[in-house]
Amino acid sequence: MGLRESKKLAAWRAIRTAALELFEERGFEAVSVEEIAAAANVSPRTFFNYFASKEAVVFDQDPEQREHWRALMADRPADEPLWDSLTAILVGFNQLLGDRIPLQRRLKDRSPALAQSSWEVVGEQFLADLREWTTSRTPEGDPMPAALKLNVALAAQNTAYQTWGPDEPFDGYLERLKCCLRQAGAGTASTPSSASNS
Amino acid sequence: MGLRESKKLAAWRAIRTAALELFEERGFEAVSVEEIAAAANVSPRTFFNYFASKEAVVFDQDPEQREHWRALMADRPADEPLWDSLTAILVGFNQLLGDRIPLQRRLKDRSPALAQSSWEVVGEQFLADLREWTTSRTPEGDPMPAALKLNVALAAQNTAYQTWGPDEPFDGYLERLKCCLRQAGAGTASTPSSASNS
DNA sequence: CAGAATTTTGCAGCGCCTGCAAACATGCAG
DNA sequence: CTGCATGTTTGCAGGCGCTGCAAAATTCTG
Repeated sequence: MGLRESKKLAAWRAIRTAALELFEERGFEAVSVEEIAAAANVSPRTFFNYFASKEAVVFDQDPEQREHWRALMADRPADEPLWDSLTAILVGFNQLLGDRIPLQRRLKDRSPALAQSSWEVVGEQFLADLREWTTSRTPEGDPMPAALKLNVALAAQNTAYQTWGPDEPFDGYLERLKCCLRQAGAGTASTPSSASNS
Repeated sequence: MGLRESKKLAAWRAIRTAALELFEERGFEAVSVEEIAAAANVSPRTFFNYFASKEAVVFDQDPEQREHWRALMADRPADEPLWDSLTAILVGFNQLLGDRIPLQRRLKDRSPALAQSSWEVVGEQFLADLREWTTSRTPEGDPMPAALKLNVALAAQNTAYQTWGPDEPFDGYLERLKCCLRQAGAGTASTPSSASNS
């Protein structure tokens, strides 16, 4: 792998774990980038070589995880209905994140700044990849139906996330997610939708 | 109305129109709060008495408009299916905003900072009111189905917004919005959903 | 081990945003 | 009109997020 790359990954993780510990301890707003950098033994300037913003350190995913969710996407059979694929990918992704979701939720609940902070639920890179994957599945015609399904699936995820009490176990969230996806997908059924073809 | 209130509204509007003109002319990032304040004949400090952030000046709605969309909500008959109500409210709201949506879109397209900036499509106050209205329509049991419908409706709106080319006329956006709402609502039908109980 | 490529760091600085207290404007009662 | 209470604007001082830049330190290549 090379010393350079491994050091880089190590630094990334050092910064993130340091930051998350501090955030959990004192809240997002009460911790400055300077402190995070100090706790991770890097210069404040270096923090921004790794994360585009203070928020990003909460939402960005470990670079190694990217391979995992790309596999999730790649593994969907080409003839599977789009909605089923999206469901499988989202559930898989949320399982992949696991205990990071509750942590993130705890931080969000305590920090107005974080709560308002775009990032639908988790991951900016994941979302970009998912959008790309989705459009790659829409060979011809207007992309609206596919984009709609994607956004509806994300809406289901949001709903699960929002209605999930912070006390409930993580499994409860996953259950809820599946439930929301099922309900939201009722009409978006696998059929090409008799009225949608050009 | 009182001198005080009218002056306040006037200041609000002066700031906003000054800001939007400058933004449109030179882009969101290239205009500082200081300049906006100067153009509106207020002190920079006063800007923040009216808007919580530089972004807010793009997304906040005129206080008077609030009455209008509250009327939209109040006007929905109590026995109307939730989805139909949501559709009517969202379409009405988007009509209400009218040409402000294209403007906002233009700014977003030019400014990465704005694009990332949470605010699903438009309005923070509107979203809060709509959420409240929606939960007020969910008397008993878990609020998940209602919340889901709301989020799905917003997803439809997002889709219309995203897939709407900036060149297309505004009416094209409205058409698209209705179309997305119809498609997304296919399964969310008015029935209480036979499979929803635990 | 020398030189190329890359990463870290310090520095200087802009701009957003906030709390605070003094000036200022408005509404109201006498 | 006058004086007081209430609400609004302003200046000041300052923290903090974030950026560009160029020097120092580190890793890679031959």
